[in-house]
Amino acid sequence: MLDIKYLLENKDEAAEKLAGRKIGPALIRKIVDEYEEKKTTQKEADDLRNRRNTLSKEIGVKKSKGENADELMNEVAGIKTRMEAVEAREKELDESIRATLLNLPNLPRPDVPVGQDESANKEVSRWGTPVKLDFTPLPHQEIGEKLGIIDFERGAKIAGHGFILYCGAGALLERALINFMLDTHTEAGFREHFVPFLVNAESLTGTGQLPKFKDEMMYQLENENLFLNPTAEVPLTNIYRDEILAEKDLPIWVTAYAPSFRRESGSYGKDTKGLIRVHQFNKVELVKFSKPEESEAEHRSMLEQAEKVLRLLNLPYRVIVLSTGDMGFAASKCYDIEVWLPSLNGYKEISSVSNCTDFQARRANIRFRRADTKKVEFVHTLNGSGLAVGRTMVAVLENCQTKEGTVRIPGALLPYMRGVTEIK
RNA sequence: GGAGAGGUGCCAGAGCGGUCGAAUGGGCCUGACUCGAAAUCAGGUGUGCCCGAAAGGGUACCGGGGGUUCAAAUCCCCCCCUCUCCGCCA
Repeated sequence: MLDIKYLLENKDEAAEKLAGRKIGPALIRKIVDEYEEKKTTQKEADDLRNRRNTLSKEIGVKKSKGENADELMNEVAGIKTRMEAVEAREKELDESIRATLLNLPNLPRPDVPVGQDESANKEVSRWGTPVKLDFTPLPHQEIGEKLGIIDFERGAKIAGHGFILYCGAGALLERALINFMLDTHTEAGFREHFVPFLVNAESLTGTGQLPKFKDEMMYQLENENLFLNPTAEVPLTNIYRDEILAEKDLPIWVTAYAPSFRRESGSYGKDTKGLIRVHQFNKVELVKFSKPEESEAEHRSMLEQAEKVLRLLNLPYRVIVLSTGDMGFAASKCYDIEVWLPSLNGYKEISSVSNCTDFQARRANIRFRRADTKKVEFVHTLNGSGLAVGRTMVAVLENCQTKEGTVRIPGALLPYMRGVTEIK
């Protein structure tokens, strides 16, 4: 959620920044106008309430003395009639302003490339050299099926297309990746959590999935105010919803493994085969709560933390910074890490690391108190995949495949593989 | 799922129709005392919004929403959550 006062005081700048995020100036005008009306309406309502409260106290005094208070009560009755109308308008404006604010995306940081879509993204770095294979690499789904470690058909039988059944060494590898990632992050100082996999509407509003992305993104439970969590960013970020943290406790670094559930409606036809785009996938998530002045540095260090996983696995990747038009709703700046996939002869997104500044903190009401001034301020929240486990599986299968059709387990995973060094 | 109890400030806990943003105790902060500390004493200690240059003023908030009333933390209704007992279950 954006700061209404910022919009008010910087109309032109806000309009320009939001244009990069495909938001027209009309919406900003609307919200600013409504806010101006709200202020005068609130003033009038406050004055009316003040008069009523004063009179009510006088009535109380008179009655306690046994005096007649009919005249005062008549005046209050008159006030109440007007108050009803003014308060109704006040409420209407509040709700409309809030609804608009909840649907506005975060403002991009000044160093984010401006553009309408992914064509304006910029590569910032590369690591590793894609291996030159002396045979035609197979796509991961074929490797998985041939080795009998991924069963797409039975996954679909059990739950439907986009639900994956891992078997034997495949299941073991998935679990190894999760544990390896969690260990890597907790060693770096992230506190491990095990979170609820169902989340309520308040939590989803806090991180920004609601109200805007309800139908295309989320599975909702029937007759319940509960949703399958679309990313562990939601439960992790909401740990401190409606709380005031102490400055000395910041930054707070947390991590969790959780499955992510996504309806992906509207994306039919894209990445229909294999593990790339599915309805349930595992992810190890990183979340940070930081002071505003430290969030940029925290963002860079979070990116490095996610990169570390790929380096340890020896998987080549590149980092890109997303353009204003390609960033997620809550992000003010976002790096994507893309891993090398031989079957594509190119790079594919495996992690997204975002600085959400105070956007989520304002929605979720996560604040901290400055030690010196005692003032409360919104924290900055950051989140990043560290990494998407399913897509890491893809990268391992494809990059570590051999001419013989086997897969050699990367050294970093061996402690987690119960003696399996090669999947045959 | 059934029966009961309860959700009040940083914490504990009173208030159960008016003068209550809220007693009291603890914590914390400031000052006095002290070489320093402890103890003691005095004062202070919520958040949002609006007006204001500021000082300050107004308003709202006692789990959430609605209602009754001149007036609601207090009464009524709905919802959420916690605890105890029973049932069920990993």
